[in-house]
Amino acid sequence: MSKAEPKFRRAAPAVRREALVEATLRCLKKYGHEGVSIRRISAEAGVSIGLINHHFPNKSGLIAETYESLAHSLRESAHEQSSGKDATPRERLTGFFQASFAPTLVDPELFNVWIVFWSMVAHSEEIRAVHDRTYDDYRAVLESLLSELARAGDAPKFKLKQAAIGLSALMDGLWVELSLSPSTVKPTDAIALCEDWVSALCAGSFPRLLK
Amino acid sequence: MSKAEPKFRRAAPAVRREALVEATLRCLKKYGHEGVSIRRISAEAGVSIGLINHHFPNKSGLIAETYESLAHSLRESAHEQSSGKDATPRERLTGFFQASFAPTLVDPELFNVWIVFWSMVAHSEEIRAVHDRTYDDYRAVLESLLSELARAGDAPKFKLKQAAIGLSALMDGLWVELSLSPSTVKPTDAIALCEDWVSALCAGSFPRLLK
DNA sequence: GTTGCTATTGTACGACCGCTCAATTAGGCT
DNA sequence: AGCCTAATTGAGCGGTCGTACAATAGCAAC
Repeated sequence: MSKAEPKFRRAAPAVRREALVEATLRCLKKYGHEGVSIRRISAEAGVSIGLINHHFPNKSGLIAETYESLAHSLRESAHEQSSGKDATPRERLTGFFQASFAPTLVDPELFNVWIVFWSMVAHSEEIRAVHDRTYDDYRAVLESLLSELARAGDAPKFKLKQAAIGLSALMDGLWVELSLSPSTVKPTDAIALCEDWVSALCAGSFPRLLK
Repeated sequence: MSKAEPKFRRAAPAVRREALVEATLRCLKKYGHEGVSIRRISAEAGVSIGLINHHFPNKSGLIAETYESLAHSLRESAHEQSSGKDATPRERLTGFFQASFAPTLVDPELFNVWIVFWSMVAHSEEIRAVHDRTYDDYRAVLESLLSELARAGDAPKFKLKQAAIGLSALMDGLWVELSLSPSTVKPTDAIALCEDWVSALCAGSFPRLLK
């Protein structure tokens, strides 16, 4: 007999943690709420039941880190699509809309993941903290894009924060409808509605948003 | 000894079913996902564990009926706020917005209930059916309000269905943000953003929505 | 080759889950 | 007053859950 395969391989904590986070994400996509169990995630990651509680304080800790990780990577991907070097502010917004409603992001599986996070905001302090930070960052990206628009003189002066709230709400709502009723709402509709919203902003047609 | 108190009271099936639906709603509000268990709902309703499966085929049947019931009562209350007899179409919409963002409806507890429903759409056929019907009805109310606007000559001709999708997305998104980040977004902001959206529609400032 | 550290395993525990079903009993009807 | 229907009960079944923890073993340092 040659030397046997080791029963398991050790990994640096950081590496293992990331692997567990990725397994958690896959489980959330596949099963939604029902899939978020220590047993399922361990199986998905190919490790034993006990390992999760070695690397994370408890289940919500793992979920919170997964939330953070997903939010970060989504923000990255949408942000880089809206940062063409020699693009006008308007074009950047268009890039942002197209990235946000691309098939990879309107994936209904991804919606179910988000729903799990949202449902935990009210009941877990850690998740709420991640949500608050994440949402602030998201709105900051929008504020930045919209402020360029104003600075370039494409739009009359408007209340920046309110506008960002409105646009992010419109996008969120469209994303929800796309995910829940894909047969009624199409990504191109969503993009058109966002573009129109920006057009109206540029035209100064939102009276309560002007200042 | 005088005659003993009966151990339980019988009720007509319809009455009992409604009581169970109401207990389910209370549990959903209090505990969200974690609270939706046969045991908790029975306790909340003051009946035994077995009774739910006597009146409902299974757990999702009960949840689906709760969804239907809540959606119906919300639609009723928002609809009656927007049907002033001698109100202009614009005033009806204002009433609709104010009713939709009144404190009773932006209650974070109510959001958690809705989140549970949404999370089940992907995994339960019955829930999906209720969702589809409910969402169609909701959009139909908006379409009706918007079409009055066009008929009254307050707005140029526009794609009715697309407009309803856009407005409902904006309202949904604002409702989500109000529920998840109540410190950042206020009901008055939400109402103002909806009013502005209608203003822009009337001004013909949504180019892709015109026809 | 041996040692030491610790990542990893897997059993065990107590709790709760949805659902079934035989036994019980409330309450209207005759 | 007695009967009958069916609303109601609650123990029980086979599962899954999160977490604790003692035992194991990979692997780097010496």
